[in-house]
This record gives sequence, structure tokens and C-alpha cells, in this order.
Amino acid sequence: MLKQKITLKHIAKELDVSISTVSKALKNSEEISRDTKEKIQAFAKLYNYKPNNIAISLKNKRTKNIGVIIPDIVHHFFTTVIRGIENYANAKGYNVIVCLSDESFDKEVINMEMLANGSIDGFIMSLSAGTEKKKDFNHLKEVTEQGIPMVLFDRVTSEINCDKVLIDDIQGAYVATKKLLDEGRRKIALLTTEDFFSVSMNRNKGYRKALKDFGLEVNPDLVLKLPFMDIDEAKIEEFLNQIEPDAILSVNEIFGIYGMRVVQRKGLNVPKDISIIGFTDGLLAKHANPSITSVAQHGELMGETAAKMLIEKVESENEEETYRTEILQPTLIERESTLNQV
Amino acid sequence: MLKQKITLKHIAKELDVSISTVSKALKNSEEISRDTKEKIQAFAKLYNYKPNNIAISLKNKRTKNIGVIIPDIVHHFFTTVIRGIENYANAKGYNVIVCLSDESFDKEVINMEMLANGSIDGFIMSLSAGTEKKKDFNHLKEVTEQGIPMVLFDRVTSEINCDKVLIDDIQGAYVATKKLLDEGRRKIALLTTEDFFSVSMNRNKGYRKALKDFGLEVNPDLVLKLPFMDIDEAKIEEFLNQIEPDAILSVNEIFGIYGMRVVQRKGLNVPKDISIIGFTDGLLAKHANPSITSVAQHGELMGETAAKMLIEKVESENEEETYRTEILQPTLIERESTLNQV
DNA sequence: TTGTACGCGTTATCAC
DNA sequence: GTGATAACGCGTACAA
Repeated sequence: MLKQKITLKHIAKELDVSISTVSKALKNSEEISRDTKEKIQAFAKLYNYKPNNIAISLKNKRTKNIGVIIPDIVHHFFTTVIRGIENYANAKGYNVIVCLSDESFDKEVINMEMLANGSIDGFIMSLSAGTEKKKDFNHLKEVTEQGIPMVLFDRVTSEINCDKVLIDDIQGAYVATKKLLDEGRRKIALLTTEDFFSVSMNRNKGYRKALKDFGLEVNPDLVLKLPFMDIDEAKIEEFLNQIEPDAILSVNEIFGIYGMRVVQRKGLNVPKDISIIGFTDGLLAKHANPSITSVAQHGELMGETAAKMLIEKVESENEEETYRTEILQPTLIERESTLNQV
Repeated sequence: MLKQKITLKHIAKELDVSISTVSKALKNSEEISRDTKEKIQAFAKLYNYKPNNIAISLKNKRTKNIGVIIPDIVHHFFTTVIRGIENYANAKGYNVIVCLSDESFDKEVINMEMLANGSIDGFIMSLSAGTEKKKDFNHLKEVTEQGIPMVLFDRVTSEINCDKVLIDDIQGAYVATKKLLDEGRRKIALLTTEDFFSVSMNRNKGYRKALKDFGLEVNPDLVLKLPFMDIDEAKIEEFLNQIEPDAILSVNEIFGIYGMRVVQRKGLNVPKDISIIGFTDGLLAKHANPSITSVAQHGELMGETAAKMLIEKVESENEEETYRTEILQPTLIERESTLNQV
């Protein structure tokens, strides 16, 4: 069946004019007579002519595609970022090619190489856990040195010179911890991941800073470092039983949820007996019972910002090598898991 | 800085041979002498030559890109489908271009047109709510008539001839309802959406069929049709207060969660006093407290299946117009919100 | 006003 | 063994 896509050539032959005449006529060029233009445009419309994107890409050396490489898509935060990127990019006429690194260094490299050979005009990415662990950024370096614009978001590295979008994780944790302190909580447990994650480290910093500013000692026993992506409820339970905190701060949604499960099972009332705040304001926090007060990371805004920065770079003629780092401010979304301050 | 990507032409000039010699040498052609090949290959490797995807696409009329159009990405089910598509497609050397219709007919059309002009080799998509409501499938028709392969999944239409992947929603609802009946529940409430969604309709069918097969009357008062995507907790509460069911079946995750909230607030114990089963086995159901028994839709498998069907069509030479509909069987994941049958 | 020629980067065919 | 040429579809500088 394959009703061959119609090209300029087809139109030209059919109407017995040259290809360039057709091309110009369809661009409404002044060079072409009204008659010819009308004839050609009518024909093109009839046969639903649309220029071939690939040919245009080859000619312009612009694909109007953005490559996005993220560690995981089954993750509310990344999902909102993609939505933001899509929003902005589509409005500007760009398509979004999504690749998943699956938290693996190797996959990240493969995906970058796949896309870097002309498929995209620029990258937006967040480092995989594997890459953060390995601290090998050569694939990023190669790409940026080739002159392909890149924007890193959330999980970034200082070793690469490029635009970046971050949220102020230190500040987010600071505000959250402060909120708990203001409620009168003094024994605030921190549920976090291993240290190689830049974001976890920063959240830890903000937590400690808030305690110090408040005049409290930082007690390392109150901090539980869990392996990434691995919900070990028993470990959380053991930890919480042992230290019996009056508040929990979690660097993600899921640890917070499970922290809440554990204390609820012990018969504690959230938030009367214990307050809980989580990071990453996602569906779990929002729809939990009680709903969990969270530090919102504004993923959608982050995506839009990243897309904006990238497209500006892509479309800018001048080759000045100046890179910006945009820092978004997190917001504390107060819900039912903390005490209402009137 | 823009260290221009190196091309065959550059290599040819540098090594003082013809472009075609370079091309052949890099393909390890037998035609070229060992010496020349080695020289050229070494040079190419040194300068990290990679063929330009766009040029190859133009030549081959194959982009190695798959276009995926889904209604929403902030939705666990679609997210797992994408993961499945990515898995399979990447392994086959394809990139995935994701576009969001945002449940809007217009956006769906625009995205399709953007991609249909050469950017992709085929489509995988799930209809937007807008399209299902409007019942206008001309954009799909045009694309398939152009000979672009397409696979529809989950939200499909019988008006378009193409490959399809579905789960057996009737069966899923049947099994879930049966499970509740087997527990001894007799007053099973159904929380569903408006009728124009093919999936909701089918789940409703399965629910009714199970009741009938069990010899029970279907009582329309036990069915609450809520507007799509709009969580009206008050309405759910009013409904549940009025009918006082001993079980709830929800056609999605979110209604199930809120149903549970409402009955828990009334002081009922889940699952002792009331059982709950939801559709779409996502994070909310899994991490709820208690965790919610769910009908798993196997999104990842669905994505893989769709990608497999599409790529087969894309790569098949013969133009036979034969379309398959693959029906996946749902699975009931038993959790804490239903009674344990020993 | 229209058409010719060339280039984007690659590959395949055919001539030398 | 190597190279010239055409072609994929488009746009544009230049010629007619």
C-alpha cells in the first residue's frame, strides 16, 4: 500500500517545472509568478506535501531534536522534568529523544554515542548512579568538546564545563530541618543514601547546618545511610526502634513512606508523636495517609529551565564559552505529617 | 571551539584518497588493499570518526527512531511501558522519541505530524482522552495509509487497522471481582471513570460478568462514575457512606487509594471490614498502608511487545497487510488490602 | 520568472 | 585496488 511520501521532485515532474521552482513556490517566494505559485501550492496541498525533516536536517545541520538522558523513568521526579522539557521544547518546535541510562555508566555512554552522531542538537541529562560512583566523565567531555551543547540537571558534576540546573538541596534540607526544630523536635533522624550522590550529600549538609545554627550537636547516630534504591524495611525499623526519634527527615520519598509505616505500626501517631518530612514531592507523599510534608524540587520548572538554556545555546550564533548554573529554590509543601503552625 | 565533527571527506582529503575509498576501507571492504585500509582505519580511529546518522537516514530512508506518543508521562503505567519500549528498541539499535499528547486531541495531531515527516520509522501510541472522546481518528488513518507502521497499545480503537497490544481488561476485572466474591464480599462498589474510555468500559464489563456468573444482581447504585483525572474525595466519601459496601474495586490506583482513605477515616479496618482492589499496579498501591491488592497490567511487557511488533513491521520487506492484536493476561497481585486465602 | 548547479554526508554502482 | 558519479530530498546562489 505504502503511498509513497510525495517530494518536491514528484511535484516538479507532475507539473512540468523544475524542483527549485517548486521549492520557491512553496516558500511563497517573490521570484515566482502568482500563477505558478498558485498551481504548485494547490497541488502540494492536495497531495499533502510536507518537507522531509531528515533532508532539512542534513542541509541545515540542525535536527530540531533534543537528547535527554536520565537514569530512570519510573521515578516521579524525572518524569516531571521530562514533562517540563517537552513543554518548552515542543513549543519551540523541538522533539525530545529520551534515553534511559538505567543508573548504569555503560548504558549512559552508549546512549550518548548513539545520539551524538548527528541525531540531536544538544543534550539534557542527569548523571547515572554508576557515573557518579565511577567519577568518569570522559563521555561528557568528548561531547562538549565537539561543541554539542549540554545542560546537566540535578545530578551534576563540577568536572564538566556546561550549563547546569540545580535545586538548592542544602537550603531545602535546611528549611525542612528548621521546620522540625521550630515544632519543638530535637531528635531528628535523617534517612539518606550512600555518600556518592551529590544530592544526598548536600541534603545532609543542610540538615547539619540547621542543627548547628540552632545550637544543637550533630549526632551521627541519628543518620541512617541506606543503599540506593533498596528499601530495607527491617533496617529502617531496627534503626528507628533504637534511636526513637521525634522527627524523621528523608532524602527521598520512599524512605519517608517506609519510616512512616514503621512508626505507625509501633502505634505512634503522625504527626502528634513524630513528624515526618521527605524530599521529592511526588505522588507517594501527596497521597500517603497522612500526607507527607515535602520539599518540592519543582521538576517541571527544572525541565523547562534546562530546555530553555539548551535551546538558547543551540540557536545562538556566537561561540562564546560562557556557562551558567541556575539554582532553583525548593519549597516546603506542608501537609499532614507535620504539626500545623498557626 | 566547536571541533567540527570529522567526515569522510575530511579523511579523504587528509590522506589524499577518494571519499569512496575511505568509505569502503572503513567498512573493511575486500576491494581495498590491506595497507590503505590500515592507514585509513587508524586515522579514523584517531580522530574518532563516526558516520553521521542523518546522512545515513537520508540515504536508507530509515531513521532508526521510533516515535512514541502517550497521553501523560507522570503516570506509572505509561512510564513502565516506555521502559519496556526503550529496552527492546535500544537493544535493536533504535532511539525512542517521546511525545506527550497531554490527553489532548490537538496535541496528539500536532505531534504525529511533527514526527511523520521522516523523523521516525514507526509509531507506538496510546490514544489521548481527547481523541477517545472525539472519536476522530483521521490523523491515525493518514499515517497508516502513508505506509508508516503503527502499534496501538492499551487505549486503542477498532477504527484503525494496525497492530495492537492490549491487556484483557474484562478478564482482569473479572478475576478481581471473583476474588472479592470468594472472600464472601457481596456488596462490591465499583469506582470508575466516564464511559468513553475503552478500558474503563471493559473493566466495568468484567465486574458485571463476575457478579452475574456468581448469580448476583448487578446494582447500578454500587457504581460511581467519576470525571477523569479529578480526585473528588468528597464525592467518594458521600458515595461510600451511602452504600456502605464491603468491598471496593477501582479501575485505577488513585480512586482506590482515596476509597481506602475514606473508609479508614470512618474507622473501618482494611481488609477486615472491607476489602479493596485496584487496577494499575503502581507505586501508590504497592507502598500504601496497607498495601493494595492490584490487577497488574504488565506495562513493561506491553512496551516490549509493542516495540517488537513495530520493529518487525519496520524491518519486514513484504508489504502484506496483516495486523495482529496481542492480548496480554493481567495478573492479580495479592497484598494486604484483601483477605488472605490460605 | 524560471531553471541549473551545487552541497549537506553517506553508500552503491560502475568505470578505470 | 581505486576513484568518479549518482542518488537520497531539500534549499539557494547564480545563470539564463
